[in-house]
Amino acid sequence: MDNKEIQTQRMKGYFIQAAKELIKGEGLKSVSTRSVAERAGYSYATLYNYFKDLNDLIFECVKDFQAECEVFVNSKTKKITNGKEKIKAIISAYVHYFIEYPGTFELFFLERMRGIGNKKTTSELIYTFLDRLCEEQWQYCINENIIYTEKVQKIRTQLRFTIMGMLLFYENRLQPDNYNDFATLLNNQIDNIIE
Amino acid sequence: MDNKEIQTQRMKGYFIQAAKELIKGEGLKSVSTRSVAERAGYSYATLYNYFKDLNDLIFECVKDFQAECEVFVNSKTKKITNGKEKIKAIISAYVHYFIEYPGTFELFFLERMRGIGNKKTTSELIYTFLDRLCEEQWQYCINENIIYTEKVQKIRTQLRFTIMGMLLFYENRLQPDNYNDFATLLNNQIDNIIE
DNA sequence: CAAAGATAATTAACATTGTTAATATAGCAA
DNA sequence: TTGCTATATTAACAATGTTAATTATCTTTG
Repeated sequence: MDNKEIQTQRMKGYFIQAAKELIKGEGLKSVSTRSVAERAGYSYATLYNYFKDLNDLIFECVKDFQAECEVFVNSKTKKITNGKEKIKAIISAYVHYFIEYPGTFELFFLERMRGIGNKKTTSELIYTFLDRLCEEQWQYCINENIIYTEKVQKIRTQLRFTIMGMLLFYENRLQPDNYNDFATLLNNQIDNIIE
Repeated sequence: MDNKEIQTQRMKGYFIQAAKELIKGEGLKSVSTRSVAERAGYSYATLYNYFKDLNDLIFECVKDFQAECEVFVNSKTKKITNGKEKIKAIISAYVHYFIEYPGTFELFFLERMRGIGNKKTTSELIYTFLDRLCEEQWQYCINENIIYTEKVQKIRTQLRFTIMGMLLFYENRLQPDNYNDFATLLNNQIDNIIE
């Protein structure tokens, strides 16, 4: 039964890997039972031996993408000195990950979560992701007396929603309608909130 | 040919009305060529004589819903005296419209706009909607020297994204996971931004 | 090792959807 | 009445999610 578990996880992994590639490459709309299964090297019905339904499979990708995004953010911000500037850089990298892979943006924020299985935990994972990426730096700011503890909480909440709103308008409604305007607006907003 | 135009508009109106009812009642997912046409009293193929595709029809509902939302907001805020408090009330009513009719939220912010027909103008209509609802009151605040002109612009931008982010997390990711928490968080955020 | 039983994978099938082509119908001009 | 044009409908197709029926594969045991 231990072997069984290993094999099951391996099989799930094949489908998840295939789904991730499709999401990053072609976007969420290209993910279907058939397309995933074909890429994984199995029949579309086999998928249902390992996942409740397609939605279930799709949301299993969230953790993987978060890990990937975290690596991306770290690689882009490693050299920056601790404090506000690093936080700004982290946020910037976070946003750019979703812009580079719009499919992950759709998955994280747009795709409807049907079913109540791990809905709660997954949505919480998404909700708190940016906060977690910055956690260490906020602690640094508090410890170094750069910002008051209470103010930090305010800023974090403010950031969570602002970044989300900007991303949504840019990715889904093309507002602002070009990348440069978006980037400068983003920097302005971050600066305004963090000061 | 004037008659022709009237008739065409009337036909489009039947389909639009049907789509609107479905969106408000059952949500966007329940809107299909078949369901709309049945409700309008025509065959599903007839729809294609009046709209490029289903997406086209769906986005023609945006203007109607905005008008409806504006009426809703006005009726809820008519009695409030001009100034900051009225702006807060307008925003609150705006948010509550989308919470009362989640289908309209999906349409305005989540639904993918395929095709480039009136994409730009429609997305701009959506992007600027909250701003337009508050326009008169911001003018009032400026004229009465309640807030500096430059600060108003900052606040409006900030509000646009924050409200959007909150709505997205609440409607799509159930964060916060109950209405009361959401409502108080919303008020906090609005107060923080407007002061 | 071979047969039986369990497990997993595949094919077939169904219902739903968006969309288009072929067909029918209605309105109207001559 | 008879054509012609505009409009509406039915038929059909391809893609999709999902389930049931059928095979293939693996495991266990005699």
